[in-house]
Amino acid sequence: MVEGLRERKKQRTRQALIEAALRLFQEKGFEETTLAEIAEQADVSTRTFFSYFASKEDVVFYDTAARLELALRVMEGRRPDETVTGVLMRIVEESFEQAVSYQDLTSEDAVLRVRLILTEPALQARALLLLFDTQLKLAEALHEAFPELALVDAAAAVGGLIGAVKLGVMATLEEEQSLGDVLANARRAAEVAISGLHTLG
Amino acid sequence: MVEGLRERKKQRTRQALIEAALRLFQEKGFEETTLAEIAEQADVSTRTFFSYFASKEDVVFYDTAARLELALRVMEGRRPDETVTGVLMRIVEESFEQAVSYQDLTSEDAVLRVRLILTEPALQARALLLLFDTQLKLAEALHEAFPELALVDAAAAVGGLIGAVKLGVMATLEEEQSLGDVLANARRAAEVAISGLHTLG
DNA sequence: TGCAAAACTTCAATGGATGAAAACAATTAG
DNA sequence: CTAATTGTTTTCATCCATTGAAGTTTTGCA
Repeated sequence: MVEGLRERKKQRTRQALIEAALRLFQEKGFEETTLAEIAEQADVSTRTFFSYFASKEDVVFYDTAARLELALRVMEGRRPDETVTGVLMRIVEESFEQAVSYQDLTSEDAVLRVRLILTEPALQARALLLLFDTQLKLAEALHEAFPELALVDAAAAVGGLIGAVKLGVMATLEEEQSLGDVLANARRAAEVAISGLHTLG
Repeated sequence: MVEGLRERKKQRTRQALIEAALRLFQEKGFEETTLAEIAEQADVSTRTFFSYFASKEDVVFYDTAARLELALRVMEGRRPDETVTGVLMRIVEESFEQAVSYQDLTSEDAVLRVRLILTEPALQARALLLLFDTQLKLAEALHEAFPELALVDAAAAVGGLIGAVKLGVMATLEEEQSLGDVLANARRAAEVAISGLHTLG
């Protein structure tokens, strides 16, 4: 059976909330936007907002579940001859891809969203928490994909690579930076993690 | 001139707030404790709480500044022949040390505090944000301590090592685990980061 | 058509956070 | 020692995110 009217309506409401929220956050800032305003723009009651998202921060991360799934799918679809590093690098690359060009969002909007997250402490904290949970799940998935790899090692691999890329990118962020520059820093940081800290002398 | 009465009083108030808060969080839980209760136990008005801490979460992390300073001091005091990895490992070890036996807190209380942070999402998020900021500062400090090391690489090193240890520990946490087990996992994860992901096959 | 389930709204309350002004206490100058 | 000054705390008022409960509207289905 095709999705009923009910389901379609819910999707529309959800989408309306997301769009209203992101637009208002851009226009007036995150703190300055109230839930009442978001709800009004989306034409629902404020109470309803909370049956779609657990908090004001969460709207911004509406696609987290989808992103995790993509990563897990990449993990499961690893080729038999692929190395641990190989799979992880593919996951990191696909995630970057997705981050700057997501679905309905134009690439520009996607970048604006990233900027919003980076400048708002509440959103940064939420992002870090989500990323952390994601990493835990990835570590387990990695452990299952490579059963001979102990869980500690799998976790260390995931945490090491993502940690290196995250900090490598964030420490070198600048206003007038192109996506290419960011990418280059990400790759270089990944290199460090892959070849090991000991190579730094 | 010695510290005046005013200064001493402030320290006492601060201490009273910290103790009241931690005690109540243990007894009734973080969410269940209100600021009004904390303030009452510390014998100040709720408004005063906020001239000592920026949020309810922040009391729990009252010693963050001191911990960062310790780490930075270790960084600056690196021996001339010490490697990047060497300094970073010493920082990680000293931090662990400090985490499980802090100042006035008995070792047991320190462990309880860690457990509290791990179980309360709001505190976990705060901890991750603080840890992230700390890492950025460490990366800069590392870059200054080893000027020949590019900032990206310094950041990748810090993020890679701490990321590996963090995830290695958290992914293997279990109820009935001894401190020794945790330590062992931390060391093993650090090994992975130091020798590089490529060694995992 | 008419009922049951799902989704939404309204209403009320809680509690964290913040600004402003008044009340107090510690310092310091005279 | 007293008065002016400065720092700290309290009181008061307000905002807003979040949540529970109860009642209404909508949609899906027999």
